[in-house]
Amino acid sequence: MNVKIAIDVPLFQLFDYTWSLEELLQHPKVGDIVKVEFGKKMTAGIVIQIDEKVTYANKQIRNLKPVLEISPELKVTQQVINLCQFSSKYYLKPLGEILFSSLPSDWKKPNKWALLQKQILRDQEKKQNNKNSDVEEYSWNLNEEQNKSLEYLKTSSNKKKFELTLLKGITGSGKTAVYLTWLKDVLKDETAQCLILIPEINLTPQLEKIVKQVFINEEVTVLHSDITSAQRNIAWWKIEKGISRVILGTRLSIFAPAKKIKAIVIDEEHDYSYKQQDGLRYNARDLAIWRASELKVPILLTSATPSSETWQKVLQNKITLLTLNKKAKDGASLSKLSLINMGIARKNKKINSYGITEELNEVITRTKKNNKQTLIFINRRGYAPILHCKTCSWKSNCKKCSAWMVVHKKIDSNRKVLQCHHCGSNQYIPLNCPECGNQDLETLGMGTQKIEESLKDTYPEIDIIRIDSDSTKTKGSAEELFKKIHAGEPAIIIGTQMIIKGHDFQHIQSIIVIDVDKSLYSQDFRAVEKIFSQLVQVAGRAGRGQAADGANIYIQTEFIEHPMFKALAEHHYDEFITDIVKERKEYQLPPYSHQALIIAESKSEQSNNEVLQSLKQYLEQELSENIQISDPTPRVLQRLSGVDRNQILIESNDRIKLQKILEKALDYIEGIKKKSRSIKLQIDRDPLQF
DNA sequence: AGCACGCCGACT
DNA sequence: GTCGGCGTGCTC
Repeated sequence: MNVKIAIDVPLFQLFDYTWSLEELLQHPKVGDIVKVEFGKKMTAGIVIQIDEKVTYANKQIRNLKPVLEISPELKVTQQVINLCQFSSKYYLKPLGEILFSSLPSDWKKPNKWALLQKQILRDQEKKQNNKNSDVEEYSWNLNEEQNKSLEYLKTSSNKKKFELTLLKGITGSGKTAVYLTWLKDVLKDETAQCLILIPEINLTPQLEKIVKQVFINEEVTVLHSDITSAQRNIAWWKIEKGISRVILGTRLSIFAPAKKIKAIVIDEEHDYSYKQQDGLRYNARDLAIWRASELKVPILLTSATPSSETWQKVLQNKITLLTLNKKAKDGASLSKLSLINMGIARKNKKINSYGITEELNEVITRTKKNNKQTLIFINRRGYAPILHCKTCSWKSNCKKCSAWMVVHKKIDSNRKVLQCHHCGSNQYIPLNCPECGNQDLETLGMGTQKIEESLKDTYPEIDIIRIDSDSTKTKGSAEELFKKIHAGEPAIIIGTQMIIKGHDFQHIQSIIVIDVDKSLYSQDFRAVEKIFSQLVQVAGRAGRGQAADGANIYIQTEFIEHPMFKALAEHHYDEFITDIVKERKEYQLPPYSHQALIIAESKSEQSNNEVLQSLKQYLEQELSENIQISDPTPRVLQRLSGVDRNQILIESNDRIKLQKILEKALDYIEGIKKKSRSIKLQIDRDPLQF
């Protein structure tokens, strides 16, 4: 008998093997994980087809001998194979690569299979030993609004068919309570499983805690990049066997081998971390929608600020919209926005050398007098974005990347270093200008560390807590800092976007935002949508607890007339995102056009452009009306770690036409790959980063 | 991708 | 003489 096997290689083909019944003692099944001799090495393969016919017409037919052995416990489920097959076609990546990236890495190594069995056995023993749990079951008293949404969702899941629903509600409106209560209802069916996708779980340990409390009698599986390989192995096994019925995880969980999924939730659906930015560049939200429609089960998206993609579907009535308008807790109210006009402040010389206006200082002082906390949101870590020579205007550029090296203050000393945020290279700050030798080097702009320094000078008596990826690098340090904030002593908290996910702060009265302006008029057409969502989330971080008044939010800007501020101030999120969607239609941008990038990477910008230009010409031979192909352009970050990156953008308002032209492009790319290995070409479908 | 083969340059 | 650099070809 012959079988076709998928193997983890970047080749768009399956491999023929013969299946010897005498040696393997069982019939092949699609999804079997088998040990194969491939080239000179032993590796794992997955049975995809069971055929009589062999398509491999090479002279070395003698290689088609049985070298198979079935893996102990696991199979890849048909559902996952279907999902990977779809992904393979849509994202134009080999099936084998996708299948294996969906599996825990140990399944790729046949010599680890014995270990897997041991891990599973050990875990089962452990379970029997500690059944005691002093955790209490958690449930909510839902308000009227929440109950209405819940009732809708229940009827949706009872219909047992695909339905796309958006639960829209501001932070604190109790979206989590609604969907977890719903899933609890779904799991009344004793074989049912459910899948909850979240952006980044390591930042939201409290969600994990709540989910475990809500599903107190269930084995909740938590999947994210920080679990050990043993945990991952066991998790996969438990999901496949149906032992675990609740799966909470990051984007990779969309490939979980659950066979009985009856509902899917995508929490914070607008979050960009659902899109993988390298390798297999899939979007877990989009794949989740596909999987739900295949399975004919309901899928719920949640967000306070839905993405334009999702909102377009709402406007087209493809999504049922459920809205939570009230804050779930009594007394909690919405935040109030004040804009600080930087133009006027500058004219009146009311800005200090750190770029902080007098008005903001008054806010901080006032908040402190009220015994409350101030949060300063600035999306820039380090001390200052650039070092600059006043004499010759030299700037601290990275030698390997087309980016500035960022000034950082070292933790222990006050010595400053230059650091590239893209390639990680590091050096001590030069004492003299490397170009002209003068000593008048200055830092330009603001980072979290510089603000921290400035505020320490101005407010020596207040605690200043800085939260960015530098201050939270060591294990447990983030918890430590968050604990300090929750203790509620008056303090100033400085944070990057790290702080906007997950945590609720009860004692924050004032929120200050610096540095929004670069997002308002950015090259990136999604920048406004993104900053809007961040600002709404930042505002939602506070005023969520018992505080009678919502927090006040103060934004420093040169552009007080920008419509985004009006939408924020009046809490007209729907209108704002509707306007964005309209604008996208007018300019034929996503979601009205479908995009794909073809990215070329090599040591030479020129050869990148030559290859891309020839690809473009090749594709233009049969160009139909609705397709646009751009000329080669540099990527936004053109050089990264010494590699030049250029791209062409292919766009169409017709998905099918785009698919066809991408398949043509792929043929051409495969041809180039055979000829030259010095240029790496890849396709990024539905790109979020340019 | 990952591995082997193979052809050139700079070392004990 | 040989160790090792990476260009090229192949994987059922």
